[in-house]
Amino acid sequence: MGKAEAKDIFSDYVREKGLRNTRQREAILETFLSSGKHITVEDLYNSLRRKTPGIGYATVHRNLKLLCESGLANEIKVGTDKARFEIKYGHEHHDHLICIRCGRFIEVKDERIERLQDKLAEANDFVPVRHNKCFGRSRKGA
Amino acid sequence: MGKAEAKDIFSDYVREKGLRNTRQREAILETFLSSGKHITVEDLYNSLRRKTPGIGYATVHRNLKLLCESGLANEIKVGTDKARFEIKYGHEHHDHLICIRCGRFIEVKDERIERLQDKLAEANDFVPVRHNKCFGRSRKGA
DNA sequence: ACAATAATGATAATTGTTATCATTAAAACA
DNA sequence: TGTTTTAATGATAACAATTATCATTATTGT
Repeated sequence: MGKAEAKDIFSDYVREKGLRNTRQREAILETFLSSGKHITVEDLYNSLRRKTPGIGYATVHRNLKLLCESGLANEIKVGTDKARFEIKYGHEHHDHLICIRCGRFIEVKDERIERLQDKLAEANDFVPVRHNKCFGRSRKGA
Repeated sequence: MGKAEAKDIFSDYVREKGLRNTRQREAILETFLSSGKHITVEDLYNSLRRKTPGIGYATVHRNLKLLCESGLANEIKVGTDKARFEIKYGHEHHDHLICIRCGRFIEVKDERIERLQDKLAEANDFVPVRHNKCFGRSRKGA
């Protein structure tokens, strides 16, 4: 699953930016890679406290941002809800369908939509960077 | 431009919900209809204070929400930025392209994308409700 | 080992949104 | 028209998520 590669990439990224590799950073990436999809800062913070007592919320938050910056992670913002983070390394681009009632949160991908979106952006003098989720009501909803 | 119709619709909506038509509500809708696209609560609040001194921020906020509920307005959330509101009445559905650098904010529409998104949602047992903006870097950017 | 300085962790500040509540004022009715 | 009922208002407090601050700790290069 490429955990070691991900760690190397992050470690290199940190070093090349003139930053430092710390045990907290390592623990954060390790636990993040082992976690489920779409985790919040709080989720990760709680998981980490077991293995890395004394770790601070701000540190977890800061390093999730840094992971995004490095390209290994991805931040998902849904309305005013808490930010969620997902692993990007080794996962190809996808969108999300989110139920506004029960929270069901699934990954979807449609190449035709992707292509059309890119074209639409370019036709309007935009360089596409990212696009957001779709909301709906799930028929499977809780 | 249908300002009168919009006012009637809102007035009826308020009455039918057992709520009351107030001069603040009227002023809020009037000013909202005269405002530019994608206005924030703060923008509208500032515009209103000139014509309706003493009006409260909470009142503006509450009534923008109510306007959304009535179907006349639409809330646009971009990340953790302030919520923006746009007139829905007399405007057909569209998406937005938003520059993550300069904030350029334009409306776009592509029927093919719309159709494909609806199909994708339905194929995954979702009833589509709304979908979000696309982010990019504008080549026209400031 | 030492010096330089980035990272950490605790906490405060910030920001946008929403809730609270005493007061005001619509709407219905006598 | 005056009275009653109760929703709306406006000021402010509460809230929640994120980000900034800063003294202390720890990593990296010498």
